[in-house]
Amino acid sequence: MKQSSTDQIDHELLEDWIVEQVFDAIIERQLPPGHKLSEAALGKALGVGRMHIRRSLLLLASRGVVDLYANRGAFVSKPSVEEAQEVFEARIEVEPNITRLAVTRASKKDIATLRQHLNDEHQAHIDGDRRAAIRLSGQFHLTLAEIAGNEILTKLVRELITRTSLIIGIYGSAGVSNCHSDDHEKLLTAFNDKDGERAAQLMVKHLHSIQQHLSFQTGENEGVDLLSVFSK
Amino acid sequence: MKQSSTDQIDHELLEDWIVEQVFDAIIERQLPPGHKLSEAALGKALGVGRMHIRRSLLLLASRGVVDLYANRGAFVSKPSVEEAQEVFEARIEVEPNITRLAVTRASKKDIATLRQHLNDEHQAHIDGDRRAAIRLSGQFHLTLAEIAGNEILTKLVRELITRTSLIIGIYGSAGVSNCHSDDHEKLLTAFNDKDGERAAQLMVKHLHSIQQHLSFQTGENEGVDLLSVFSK
DNA sequence: AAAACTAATATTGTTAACAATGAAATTCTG
DNA sequence: CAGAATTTCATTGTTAACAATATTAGTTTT
Repeated sequence: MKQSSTDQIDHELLEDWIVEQVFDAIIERQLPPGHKLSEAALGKALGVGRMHIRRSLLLLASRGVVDLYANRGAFVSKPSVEEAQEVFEARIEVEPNITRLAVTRASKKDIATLRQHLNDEHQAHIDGDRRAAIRLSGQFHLTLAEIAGNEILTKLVRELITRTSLIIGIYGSAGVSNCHSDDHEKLLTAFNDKDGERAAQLMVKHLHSIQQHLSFQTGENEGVDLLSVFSK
Repeated sequence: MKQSSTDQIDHELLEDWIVEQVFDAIIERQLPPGHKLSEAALGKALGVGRMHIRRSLLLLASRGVVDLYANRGAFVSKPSVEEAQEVFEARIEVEPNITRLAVTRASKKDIATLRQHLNDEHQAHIDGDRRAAIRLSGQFHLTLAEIAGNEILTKLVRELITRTSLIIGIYGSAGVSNCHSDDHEKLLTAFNDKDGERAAQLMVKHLHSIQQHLSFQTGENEGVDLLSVFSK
């Protein structure tokens, strides 16, 4: 079950692979905030022993993507307003610099990859493939970090976009997708011009715009709870 | 954050506590790079079951502070030159911004804390208490992050200063401590002046100066290996 | 004596059983 | 019938035994 296409040599830690799977599932909105992650179910779904699941859940918790409650288990994190603000603050502090760095280091091939990314994103919008659109818009940011070429920062961005996906799932207006692809488009032109400063500025604006399309003013997460109860 | 070193309010995850202990031991240079972390020994030292140790080692590995080898166990990470450069690059990208943020948010009490920190650091230097000096100079950066008030970034800084301690342990000249307290002193004046921009600039210079006092030119980590073997 | 092979030991990795806790269902009571 | 109490069930948490692997020590051979 685990030796599939995106899998590499399994000397890479099994736990890392599990974490990646859960991350992806969250980014694609298949695991909504608050969803219970039962050890047995996850283990069966991924074809992996319970102990591996257990250890992976700890990793996920340390990345703020899962909440652990003693004797009750693991749940996909339901970020509070404060946590959500912290995620965006961290992104705004970090991603513009990463973007500036990426511009200085982007090869022609990298820019082509970004171009392809944008095309896919555009296509997904046309096709109405919401899931793909969400995934791609998040991964655009991840690709930027990879181009910047710093593993520590890449890992951080991966955590941040995953948590952002949870945040949008809770506080996002219904129809609004993760990112406006227009913004990504502008970013790419800055890459073509090798204008790192402009790219960084654009990233700040982009993140602010995402943030502004959220509705934090409610004050009660309980409302969301009720909705999810009724949806059963 | 914690009251005492032998803290045992166990509603916080036990694994987090274990990770913190190892972090601190590494920062204080009690656990040198390459040191074997046997599960049994660690468990006995901390009075904790093997499974908790096991899970904690995974967390430490995901933070780049421990290297795991299949069927061979866990070892305190011995950062390669490339990894070391990544750590410093990440610090330079992140910490100046964190510092700028900290300046805008520092209360008088926060500044007093920093002042106290510097005094302690100075005193440790006078007393020749090398271990305390090392710990305090690292924790100065951590305190800055705490003042900035973003948990995500604080956690990142904690990871980065721990890894920096490993790097200095390998590539640092013998007598050179972690930071020049002069730099910290200047930073504090920028805090007093509420000059975030200057503080950020100072932080960049400070990190560069730490980086420049390392000797990366060797090319062979093996030389370090031999030394550590002979030291037994 | 050095190298290679083999045996012994210790450590890691995995599994399964069991205990502890929380959630759910049923029964009892007002 | 509503609500509290109790029992049942499912899930998590822990422990211990066992298997697999690497390291060490010892032995043999050249």
